[in-house]
Amino acid sequence: VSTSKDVARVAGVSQTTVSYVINGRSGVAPETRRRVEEAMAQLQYEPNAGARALKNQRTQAVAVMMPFGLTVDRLGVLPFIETFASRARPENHDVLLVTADEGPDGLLRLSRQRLCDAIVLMDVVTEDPRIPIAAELDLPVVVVGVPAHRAGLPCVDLDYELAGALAVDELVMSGHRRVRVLGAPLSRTPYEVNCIRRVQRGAADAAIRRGADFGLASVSETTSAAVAAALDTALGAGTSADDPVGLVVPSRQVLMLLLPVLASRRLRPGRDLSVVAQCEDDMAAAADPPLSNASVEPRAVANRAMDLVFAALRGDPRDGSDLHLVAPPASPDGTPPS
Amino acid sequence: VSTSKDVARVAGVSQTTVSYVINGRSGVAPETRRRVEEAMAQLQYEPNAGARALKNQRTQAVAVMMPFGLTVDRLGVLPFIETFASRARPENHDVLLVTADEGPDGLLRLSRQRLCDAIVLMDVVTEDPRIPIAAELDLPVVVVGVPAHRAGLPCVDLDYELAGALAVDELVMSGHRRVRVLGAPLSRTPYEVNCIRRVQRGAADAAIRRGADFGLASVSETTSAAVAAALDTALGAGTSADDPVGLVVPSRQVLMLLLPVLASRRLRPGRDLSVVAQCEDDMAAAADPPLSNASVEPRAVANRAMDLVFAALRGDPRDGSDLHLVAPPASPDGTPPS
DNA sequence: ATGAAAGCGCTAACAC
DNA sequence: GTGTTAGCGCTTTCAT
Repeated sequence: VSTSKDVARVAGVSQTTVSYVINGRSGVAPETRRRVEEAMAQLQYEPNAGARALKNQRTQAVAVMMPFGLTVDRLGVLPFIETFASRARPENHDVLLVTADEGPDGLLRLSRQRLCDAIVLMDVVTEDPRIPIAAELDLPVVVVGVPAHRAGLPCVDLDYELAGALAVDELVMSGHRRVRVLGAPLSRTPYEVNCIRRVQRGAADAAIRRGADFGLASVSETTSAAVAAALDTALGAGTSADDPVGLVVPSRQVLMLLLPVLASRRLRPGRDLSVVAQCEDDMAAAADPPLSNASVEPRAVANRAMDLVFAALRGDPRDGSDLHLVAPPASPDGTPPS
Repeated sequence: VSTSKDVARVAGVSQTTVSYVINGRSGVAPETRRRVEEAMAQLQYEPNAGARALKNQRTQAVAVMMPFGLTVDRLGVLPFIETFASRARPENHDVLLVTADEGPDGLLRLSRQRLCDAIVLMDVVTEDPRIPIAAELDLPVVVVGVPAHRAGLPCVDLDYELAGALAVDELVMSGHRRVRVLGAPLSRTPYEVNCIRRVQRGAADAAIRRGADFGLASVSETTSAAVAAALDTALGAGTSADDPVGLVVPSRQVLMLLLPVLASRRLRPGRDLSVVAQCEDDMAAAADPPLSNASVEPRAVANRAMDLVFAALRGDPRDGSDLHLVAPPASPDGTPPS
């Protein structure tokens, strides 16, 4: 690989001029610029990232700290990563991936070793030990999730309450008098609980507001039997085309188990009862027949997070609130969000 | 943040000595070492990554190039990333994530900007434009997947043929005379096709070897109806506890649709017919009842890939073959692999 | 418009 | 044992 010194030699100029050309500074004679560009192309020159980072105090990297072990939501994580990666490149940044296992120390490492210019903290739980540390760093940190104490950090998350409300709205509008939420097992995932609980609250409020009959059926564990039992509870007096029950299913896991259970009972979603899933659109579309979906679209959240990252890197002043709840898209039939 | 110069000043020594202490070189007086360590702790010093990279010509980063858009297999990717990240840290490396959208140019960028010490190429398709470029880089590259031409690059993948064979073995051993593979729609994912085809070949060979009746039922598209149709083809004369059909389902997508279809037909996997899935163990276990599973465990493959990466970085000589097919674990009932 | 030179933070000969 | 010094590849004053 070649250096800017090589380019300078080949172009018959000094390193300074090469640097000027690279960084697009004005005041380089067109002819000189041409020679330099030619030399760069010929030598396949690209500036050394380490040297640049050293000189500029900018690594051009955004670190993303991901929870791997704990998260229930294995499906939801990928669109995040994808969005981070593809948002970073156009802004001339790369993505450094670290696991949440590194914990608070990992954050300090990122900062002290100057490995990145900013950090995205994924899947923050209600009480998260990383928050206080993150707040002290001299790097911009953006949090995905809603911790109990935000410590002044900008937090982004889906507006789960609104999502729950939208789901209920959709059901009520389409003639359902009874609305049930199928809760997920609380198990050992504080984050998932956090957001499922938020969905439930939003759904419950909306149901009351709309005067619908509301109920919450908890799934005790992630088995078919438990889901079937919860379904029994939810359906209660039964469900039919005349008086269908509307089901809100805010957990992918539960949804995957629910579908076969419904099939074996000859209950067709969309006919005998309605199911509003809460998952990425493409998953809902993949089900057959496609489910109604109160979108939990991670891409929107991830994009918002990256907006904040680059705003911070640009030095934009942060706006007041710092709690960014991304509204889920309107439901397919056009129920407007709120 | 503080520099090694600061540490030197506080400890009353030269930068050299600080460097010696950091890098654990011998020949530092115990008392001096103590003073330096104390100063480092006090200043919360950690060496600047950029400067180190510049000096050492080592970035301590492994780049992973991920396919995001194309891959069908959204679930399978995460365990890979997770494994990469957690394998890298103990060896003092970080993971740089880039998307396959960057293509061959992205590889050149990684190499020329000296952004990483090694590259892992994920989800390589049969004819992959990145391969010839990757082969020319002066960085170790490890390929996950089996391209048509390996160009001398070490390639790692699951031994899908063996996986297919194991699935059939399991079915035959447990008394199935008829074995069917439910193929996935070929659609627009060359990689997925590549590996599903390999499963089919392995399964077919094994069936012939074992004298079982073998058939392949292709699913034309990812809909319930198409899966149901394929199931009809597969079952043919029907299936029963006396003469059950054994189904091999090498695609997660198809599996997800198949389960509700079976349920609506009152066909219980494990009773009326057997289903051997081909997916991660945890997904098979999540189904109810748990499916037999000819494991497609990405973690093993990812680990092998990282073994190769670090072997290369250590300068270990590569062993001959360079095609590393990871044997799937023996099936639950203990059928030995091969 | 271009070049000479210093320095970002670290390491490694080479002196002593 | 420890310090002096040069240099990794880049940017950027400051001269010219």
